[in-house]
Amino acid sequence: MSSTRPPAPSRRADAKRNRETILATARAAFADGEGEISMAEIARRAGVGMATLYRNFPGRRELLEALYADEVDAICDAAGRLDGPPGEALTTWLQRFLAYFVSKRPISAELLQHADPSDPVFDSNRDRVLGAGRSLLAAAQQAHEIRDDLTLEQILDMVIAIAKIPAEPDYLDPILQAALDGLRVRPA
Amino acid sequence: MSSTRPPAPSRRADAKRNRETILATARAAFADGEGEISMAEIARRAGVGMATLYRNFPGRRELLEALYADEVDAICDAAGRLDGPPGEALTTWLQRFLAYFVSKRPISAELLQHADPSDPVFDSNRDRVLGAGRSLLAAAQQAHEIRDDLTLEQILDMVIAIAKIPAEPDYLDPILQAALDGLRVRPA
DNA sequence: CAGTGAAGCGGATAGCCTGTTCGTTTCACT
DNA sequence: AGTGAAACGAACAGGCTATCCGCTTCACTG
Repeated sequence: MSSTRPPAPSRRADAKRNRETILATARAAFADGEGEISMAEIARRAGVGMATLYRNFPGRRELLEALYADEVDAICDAAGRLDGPPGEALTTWLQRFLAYFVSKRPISAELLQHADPSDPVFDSNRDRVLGAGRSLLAAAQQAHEIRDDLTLEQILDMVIAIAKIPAEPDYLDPILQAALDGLRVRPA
Repeated sequence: MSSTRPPAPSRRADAKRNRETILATARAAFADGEGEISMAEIARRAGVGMATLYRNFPGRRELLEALYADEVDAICDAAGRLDGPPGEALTTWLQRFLAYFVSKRPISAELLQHADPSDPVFDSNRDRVLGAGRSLLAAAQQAHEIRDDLTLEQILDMVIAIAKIPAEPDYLDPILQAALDGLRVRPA
């Protein structure tokens, strides 16, 4: 159903171990750190050389994508497990999306910093999320609960934009609430 | 009325000339360039040394703020020249704000990238815009046209967040429209 | 179980960047 | 003209991303 990630290609055992070490180290570094983590710093903390780091992840972006992939799985899964009126299903999903996003902001914000939609950049995570939300929006629009002058891309970009605001959830929640209210069809 | 910028301190004539050259060069570089302009590059193009650049602007942020100051003036002025129902005055102002912002996005986006409200960072431009919008929001809320569970800071952060989405105005406008609709009081 | 080729490794390195230091030049004023 | 301070540019320190290259280690084969 949801676009699944490709299985890991077979590698030598030590290479696989190194990859895991790097991922674990990076996750820890981003989690408790300031978010000012450089590639060199990750290699240093993981006890591997720069080459090993860059062989596993061609660039910083790819590493961040890999770190975020689990959360994306969770978001995609959540899209299928929502019931109630289609309009509320959508807004609930978007609220959950924001919560996931904010909980990993050091990674996710940087990851989507330069996600220019016009670029043919291969951002698999974005595609997966879009695929998961597509039917939710379609249902809500067909039920005339959500305005139909916005695409899913636009709605998601709006929520992402709000999620990137560097503030506490208490500050963000009213903003999201207002924005989501704006998605509903205007009562004539 | 609006918080005015402090007058330029008196300097030697050559220093003043250099400052203007730097500002003009930077403005041109950001305008036609990719937005990937480094401090060193600006110094190179302006034909001045690094020290001169950094003596005039202690850091990259300060240079960007100076570049943006004129637009901020225009936005603040616009806030005083709006009539009509207070709710519409506010939304019109916010729309204009987004337009200004987008027209200078390479500068403005980076400028507000790390504008963490919790930081006691001296961001004079932000303060000036907040000052200009304050009465607009107060009037709209007192007229019960705009919901009162959001502060001006939150509303502006929302609009700024939308403005930072790297897309054409045609893509952004419906998003802003929805978000602004969400600011109105919900008809019971 | 020893031999071997390739996959994988880490450190050194190139080329950016921001921001600072320092010896020299140039202005403004007497 | 003379002089002191303000302003100058170039060189430098330290950090970053990403690549290169000679050495090591794994996994497979006879």
